[in-house]
Amino acid sequence: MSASLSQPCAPHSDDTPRRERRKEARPGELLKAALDLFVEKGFAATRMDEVALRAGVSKGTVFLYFPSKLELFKAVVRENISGRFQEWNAEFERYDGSSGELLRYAMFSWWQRVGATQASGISKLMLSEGGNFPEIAEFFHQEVVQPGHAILSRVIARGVASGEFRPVHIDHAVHGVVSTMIFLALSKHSACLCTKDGLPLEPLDYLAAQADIVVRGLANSPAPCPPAIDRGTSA
Amino acid sequence: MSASLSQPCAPHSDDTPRRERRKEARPGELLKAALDLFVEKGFAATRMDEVALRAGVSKGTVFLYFPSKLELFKAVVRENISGRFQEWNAEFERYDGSSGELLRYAMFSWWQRVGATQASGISKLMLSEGGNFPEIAEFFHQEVVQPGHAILSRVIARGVASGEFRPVHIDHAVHGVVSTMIFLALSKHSACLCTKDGLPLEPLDYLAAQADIVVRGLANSPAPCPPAIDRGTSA
DNA sequence: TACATTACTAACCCGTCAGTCATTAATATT
DNA sequence: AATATTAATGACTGACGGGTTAGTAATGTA
Repeated sequence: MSASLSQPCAPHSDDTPRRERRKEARPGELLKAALDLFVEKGFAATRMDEVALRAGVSKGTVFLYFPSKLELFKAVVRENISGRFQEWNAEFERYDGSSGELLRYAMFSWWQRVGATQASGISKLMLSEGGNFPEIAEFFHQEVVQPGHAILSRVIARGVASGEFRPVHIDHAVHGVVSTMIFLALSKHSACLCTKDGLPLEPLDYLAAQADIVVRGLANSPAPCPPAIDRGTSA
Repeated sequence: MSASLSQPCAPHSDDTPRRERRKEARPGELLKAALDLFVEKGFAATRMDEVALRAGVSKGTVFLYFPSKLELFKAVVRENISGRFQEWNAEFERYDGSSGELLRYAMFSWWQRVGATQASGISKLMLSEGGNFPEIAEFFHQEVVQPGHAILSRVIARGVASGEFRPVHIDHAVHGVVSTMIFLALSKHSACLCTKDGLPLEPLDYLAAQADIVVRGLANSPAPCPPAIDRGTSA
């Protein structure tokens, strides 16, 4: 309280103002910073301090625009994933090639619009941390997983209906496709899944190889070898 | 120091002793407790306090047997995964059926020995948290990922060599198989990957469907539809 | 029974981090 | 210019959790 402490620390010697009022720009900048950090470090390991720093703002300001870390995360998901599902779905609906082609196209277009972007990091984050944050998991399942599954189900069902695909269990086939996507998304964001040389696998090559396998595997043609194997617990 | 404080807190009114000396049993009990918790909550979210509690011991005791949380984790991995690779590999080496059958068998036996056990939880943990703990990631890659990849590579290469499989890119094919395993492991341990009904998918059914798709997809038979698709960025 | 050893405990230290709030400064209004 | 409004700040709090350690009790050994 004494006068000798009246000058705390170099009050404003810089040329850039330390305090800008930009109510409109803040949310977007905060969401971008948060997306980067969530993808980079995960939910739990991302500190609000750092989000603020990267957005060029103090921590208090983050809480001015988003009431909690959890709500910030939800906003990031809405901004980057949920909001972009509709156009994707509509596009598939009016596709008129074979279902095999459509499935390939779906996989590659998923890569373009989701896999190759930071959105894939969000998916990885949910897989890994969903268990520790039930509220987020629930949110993500409703907002992302269910709609995504529905879109792919329609693609597979289309092929089965036309006789181009075997009458497989739709959900299993969807999961087969999804597993490739998940794997690719994970390989982008985790060091454990690179090739044995230590390099990340080449996404488009990998995707092409998998699409090939899946489309051939679903095709309505005679099986090359019977699926007879003892699946019991006797072994 | 006064005599009135000489009785700290109900010294020993219980019938079970609060202090047991069981030097031999502790490590195993601690490893079991740690495995459970790491699988359940991940590495970062698992508290040493809780590991101790679940092993019926105080926190200090954990640090008596394992110098740090990280070393505790490594011990868990060695106990549950690394140590069991050899016999698995040897078994595949002396398999003498077709490569398609061998691949099916490999997938199911992976499920029996790894996927269905808690070891799958460790894999999930590594995928999710490896990025935040580089030392663990490095360890896991050397101890688990590389040996596992090597084993599957041999299976695929066997099929290609015999002409039973197409001359596919070995690593890609291996990753195709691995993606199914990863997906199954993840679906067991994360709420995000269940079927649209909210139930976890039936592992053996799913595995059978995927093995079917992969073996058919790798088979050396004419392609049902040409893999011609524009993979460029023109769209 | 006396003494030495050591497995084990409980309280503690210290750094971290989500969330709060009194204060401050950039605008808007008069 | 004086005043009111509010965007922005950053020091603060309380809870949490990894790791430490002084001390305690169980087990020898004489």
